[in-house]
Amino acid sequence: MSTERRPPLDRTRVAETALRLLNEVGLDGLTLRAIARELEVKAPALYWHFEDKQALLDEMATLMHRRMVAGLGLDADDTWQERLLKTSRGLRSALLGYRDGAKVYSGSRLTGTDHAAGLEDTLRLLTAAGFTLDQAVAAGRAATLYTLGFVTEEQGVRPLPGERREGYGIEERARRMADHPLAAAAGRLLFDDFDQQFEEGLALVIAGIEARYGIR
Amino acid sequence: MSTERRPPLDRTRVAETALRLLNEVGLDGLTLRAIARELEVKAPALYWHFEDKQALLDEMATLMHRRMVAGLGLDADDTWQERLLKTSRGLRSALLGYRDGAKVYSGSRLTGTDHAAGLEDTLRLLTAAGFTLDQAVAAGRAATLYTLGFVTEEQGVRPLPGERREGYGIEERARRMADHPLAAAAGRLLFDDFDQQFEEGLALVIAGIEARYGIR
DNA sequence: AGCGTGCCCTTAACGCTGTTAAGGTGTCAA
DNA sequence: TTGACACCTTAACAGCGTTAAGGGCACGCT
Repeated sequence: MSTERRPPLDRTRVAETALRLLNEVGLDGLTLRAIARELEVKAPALYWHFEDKQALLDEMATLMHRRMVAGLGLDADDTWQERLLKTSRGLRSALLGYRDGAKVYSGSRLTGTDHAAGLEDTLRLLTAAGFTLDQAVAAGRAATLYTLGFVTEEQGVRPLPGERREGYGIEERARRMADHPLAAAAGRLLFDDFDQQFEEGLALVIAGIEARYGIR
Repeated sequence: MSTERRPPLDRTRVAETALRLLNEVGLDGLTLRAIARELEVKAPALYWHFEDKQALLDEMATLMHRRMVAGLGLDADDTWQERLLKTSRGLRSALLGYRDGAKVYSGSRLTGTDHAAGLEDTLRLLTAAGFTLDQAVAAGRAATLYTLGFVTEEQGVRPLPGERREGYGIEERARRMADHPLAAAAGRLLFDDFDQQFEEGLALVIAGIEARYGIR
């Protein structure tokens, strides 16, 4: 019998542990019992701190967001292009940092309001650069949602950087596509070299903002 | 005791029924038992037709895709802009046609190879318009993934067109954002008028393709 | 010193889930 | 008539999120 006293849990510690566990077991394996075990506690204890499992997932997403913002290296003197590149790349890195990160993130709502500060800052920077508020919102949103969509698909193919999900053998796919030469060739691009493909798409979005709003 | 003979199930009929049920109960409520009940069958019967539940979800996604392609009204004389607009809008409509449509679709892999024909066709059209294959893939991908990201978020706020999820009261959000005037104003754009916001982002992507690849 | 109050957690249990094992029934071919 | 195969049922399992009820400990109040 260990007489060591464990300090009481709190929402942040639970969410941190859950995020660590997420990388080991994936979203399907992330059960309340497993999280509780990791915290040396029984599953119902989590209900003291969270209304339900979704609330815990929300807290995890919020923590992901907070870590992302911290690692962003934002600068008030960023050009608007730099700012959108930083936030988009930062979002992708943050999501890729966790198995099923995009699913967790896009299935949750951020708690609290502290993420609004970052949004405010970027909107201020964009409007100062000459965008109307509507344009700034549309620009940021397009970049963000492209990123979210990209990583969602990326993690469907590649759960964690370096790993690879079965059924995505490029060779075997190419064979099935024998009647569709362009689609077959596209597969090589679609399922490999994600970094470069992401950058290319992001460049398209930013070029579109420049062109459509006429702001360089 | 009804002596009516029910014709045997097949994968397509099961997937059709599951898609219909999806709109009534949502992804969480879409259990194998509920699907089986709808088909006047017991749950384990589904395992004769599908290896597991994911395989059924894959078939549902494939069916969604097939219906989307059918409703697209593609034309071999489309300009590349028209083609990308049609496929993106069509994808959004198809996903919005089902509750949690984006989640189901992006969590699945299409079965078979018949979707490759549509991809082949669009790639052919784009390359004929002057794009390299790499450019065509990047362009189509950016449009598709932006759309997927957009609808994923849209359905988080608005499960089915017309409905609205709780916790997204625009007024209440604006109040919490009192310290962040730009972010507060952005909320009105972010959580309303999805049609117009989608179109604006899509226009950005297409403008980016024109600008970066120099093809009008 | 004793008592109550509120925080934090446990034990036990519920209904439900996806899934498997084993077996039954009907149809069609040999 | 027999055998094989397609298709489905009944029964059961482990595990899930979640709830109800209560136990122990620390604290402030009298």
